Amino acid sequence: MSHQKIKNMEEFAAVSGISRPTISKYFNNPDSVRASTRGRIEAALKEFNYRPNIYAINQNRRQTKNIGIVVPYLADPFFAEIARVLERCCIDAGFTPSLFSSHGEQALEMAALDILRSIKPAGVLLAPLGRLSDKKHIEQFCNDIPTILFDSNIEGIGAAFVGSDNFSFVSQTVEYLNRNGDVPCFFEMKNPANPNANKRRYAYLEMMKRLNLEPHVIQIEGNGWQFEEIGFQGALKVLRNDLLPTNAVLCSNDRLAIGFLSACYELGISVGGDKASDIRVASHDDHPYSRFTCPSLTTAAHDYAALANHALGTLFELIESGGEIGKRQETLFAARLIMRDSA
Amino acid sequence: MSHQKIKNMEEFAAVSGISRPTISKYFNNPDSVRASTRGRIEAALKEFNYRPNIYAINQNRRQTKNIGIVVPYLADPFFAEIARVLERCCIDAGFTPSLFSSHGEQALEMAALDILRSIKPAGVLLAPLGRLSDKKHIEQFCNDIPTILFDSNIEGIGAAFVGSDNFSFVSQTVEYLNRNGDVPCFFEMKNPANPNANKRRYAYLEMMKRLNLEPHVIQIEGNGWQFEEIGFQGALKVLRNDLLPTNAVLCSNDRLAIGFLSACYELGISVGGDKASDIRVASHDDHPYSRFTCPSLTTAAHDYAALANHALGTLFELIESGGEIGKRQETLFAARLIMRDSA
DNA sequence: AGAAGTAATTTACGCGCGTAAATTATCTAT
DNA sequence: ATAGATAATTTACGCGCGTAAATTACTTCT
Repeated sequence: MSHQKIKNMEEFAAVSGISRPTISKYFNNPDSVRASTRGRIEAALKEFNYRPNIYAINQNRRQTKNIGIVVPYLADPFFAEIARVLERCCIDAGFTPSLFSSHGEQALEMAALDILRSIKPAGVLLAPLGRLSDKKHIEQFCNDIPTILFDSNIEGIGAAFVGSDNFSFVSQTVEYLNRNGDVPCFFEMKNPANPNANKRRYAYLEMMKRLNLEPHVIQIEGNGWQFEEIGFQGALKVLRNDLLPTNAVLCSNDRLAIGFLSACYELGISVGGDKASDIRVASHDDHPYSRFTCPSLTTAAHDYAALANHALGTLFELIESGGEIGKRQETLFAARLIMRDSA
Repeated sequence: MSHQKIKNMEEFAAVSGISRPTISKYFNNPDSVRASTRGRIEAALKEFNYRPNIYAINQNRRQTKNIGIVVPYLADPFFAEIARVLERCCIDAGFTPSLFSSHGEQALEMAALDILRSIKPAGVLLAPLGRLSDKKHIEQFCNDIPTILFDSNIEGIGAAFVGSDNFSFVSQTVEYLNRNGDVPCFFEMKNPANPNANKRRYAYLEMMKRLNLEPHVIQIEGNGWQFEEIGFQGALKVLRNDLLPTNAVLCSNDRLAIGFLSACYELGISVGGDKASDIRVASHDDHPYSRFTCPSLTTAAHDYAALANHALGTLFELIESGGEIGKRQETLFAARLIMRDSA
C-alpha cells in the first residue's frame, strides 16, 4: 500500500483511472456511482490512502456535514453522558460532531455559537445555559442555522425542543415518598440557572395539591454550577437550624442531593428508607454517581438514548427539509423511578 | 449597523476603502498593519459585521489555528476539568480548540485522530487511552502532526510528555497513612487501562521498602472505565471475605475510592481518621466529588493549571519552532496532599 | 524639504475542490 | 441487435481566500 503521496483529487483520479468529477461524486455519496466504479475507487483508496481536503470541500459544498453540540457544563456527568450519546449518533449518520461546553458562562456560550457559525454546520443541538443565556443572541443564531434545543427550553426559540417531562419526574418521586412515609418537602436553589428547576418546583406544588398535602419548599442560596457544594452548604444550614419541616426531602436534582447526603453524614443524621433512619432523601436525574452515594440515592432517571435519538432525528428532518419543519414542537420524555436505599 | 450583507473579503475591502491584501493581513495579525488602517478596518468591521470564511482561510494558509485536544474519557470529571482549562488557554492564545473523547474505546481514539488529521491542526494535545491505545497508530499520527502527550505517557512517542509525578502522589499518601495509624495496603484494578496505575503501584512498593514496611497489594477484577462500580464490587468482595490485611487502605485513584467508600457504607463499616472508625481510606487525584464522599476523602491533588499551562506552553514552542523541539522531555508535576475525614 | 524607511496598493496567480453542460461510453430491455 | 436510459468523461468555471512582486503612498528624521 501507499506507493506515492497523493496530493489532491486530480492526482488520485489519475492513479485510479477515473475522472475527477466521478471521484468527487463518490466522496459525496458512494452509492451515487456504479458498483463497478465504486469498487475500482475503493481499491485505489486502499492502495493510496487519499482523503479529500475537508476545507476545500466545505468551501464549495452548499452544506457541510458538521453538526454542532453545545452543552452548558461538560464537567457535569449528565451532560458528558448525553454528549457522548449524541456524538455517537452523529458519527453513525455520517456527520462530524463538534462538541462545545459553555462552562456555565454566558460569554462562553456566545463564543461557542460564534465559532459554530464560522464552521457553517448543517445543524446544531443546543442545551442552553438557561437563565444566564443571552436569549436574543441565541434567537439570532437559530434564525440563521437549523437548531434544536434540548434539555432546557427557551420558549419559541429553535425549530423544536426535546427534553424531559419534569412532571413525570416529580410526580413519581413525590408519590413514592408520600406512599412510604412522611410528606416530602422540596429542596432546591433559590435562583436556579436551569429552567427545569422551576418546572420541577411547579410540578411538586401541583402534585401536593392533587394529593391534598401541604407543600414545603426549602430554597437555599448559591450561584453557579457547583451544585454539590451549594447543596452541601445549604443542607448544613437547614439541618443545623432544624429547619426541616418533614423528614422526607425531595431534592431538585441529584447533584444537590449528593451535597445534601454529604451534609447529613457529617452531622451524623442517618438517611434511608427503613424505619430506623432519621430522614429519607430522593432526587431526580439518575446522575452517574447517584448509585454510589451513602446511602445510594433513590431518584428518577432520564431516558438518555430516547432523548438523544429523538433530538437528532428531528434535526436530520430539519436539515433534509432545508430548515423548514412546520410548527415548533416540544417533545418530553417520561422518567423511570429508580428505588435505592436513601428512601 | 449592518447595512448590507457582505459576501466576501473583496466586498468588505470595497466598503471599508482598504485593499483586500491589507484586509487579509489584518485578519492574519491585526498588529501587522498601521494603527490608522487598523482603526478604519475595525470601524468598518463594527458596521458590517464581516467574518472571513474559515474554510477558505484554512485551505490556503500554511498552518491552521486549530488545536486538537483528545482525552480518553470525558465523562470522568478529572478529564472534563483538564479539558476545560486547556480549552480556555487555547482560546486566550488565539487558537481554536477541538475537543474529542475516546470514550474508553480504541476505535474511537483512532477515529478522533483521523478526524484531527483532516482538520490539519497546528498541534495536538493527546491523553492516550493507555493500554488500549494502538501505539503504532498514535506514533504515525505524532510523526505527521506536532503532538504533546499528557496524563498518560507512551515511551518515546510524541514530542514531549506532561503529566503528574506519581511518586509524589503516592509517597505523600503512604507517608501520611503510615504516620497516623496502621500500615497502608494498596487497592487497585488488576488490569488497569491507565499506565499511571502501574506507576502508582511501583511507587507504593518503593515507599514501603524505604519505610521498611511489608507491602500489601489488593488487585480487583474489572475492565473498562466504570471505576466506581469496579471499586464497589471489588470492595464488597474484599470486605465480606475479610481479605483486608491492614485497616488502612490506599486506593489507586479517587473513582475506585468512591466505590470503596460506598461498599463500606453498605456493609456498615465505619471509615475515618479518628480512633473510633474501623478503617482509614485515602486515594489520589482530588476528583471533584471527593469532597462530598461519606466521609470526605483524603487524597492527593493534581495541579491542573500548572499541567495545562506547561502542556500548552510546550505545544506552542513546538508549533513555533516548526515541529522540532530537540530531545523529548518528560515533565512531571508534584501532588498536594488534601487531608479530609476518611483518613 | 528631501532622503530613507515603512506601509499600503495593484496585479496576478494558485489552493483543492464543487458543479454544470455537453459529450461519449455503458448498461438494460425488448 | 438496437433504442432508450443511465453513468462516466471532458471541459470549464467559480468558491474565498493567501501570497508574492512590483509599484506607489505615506512617515519619520535630520
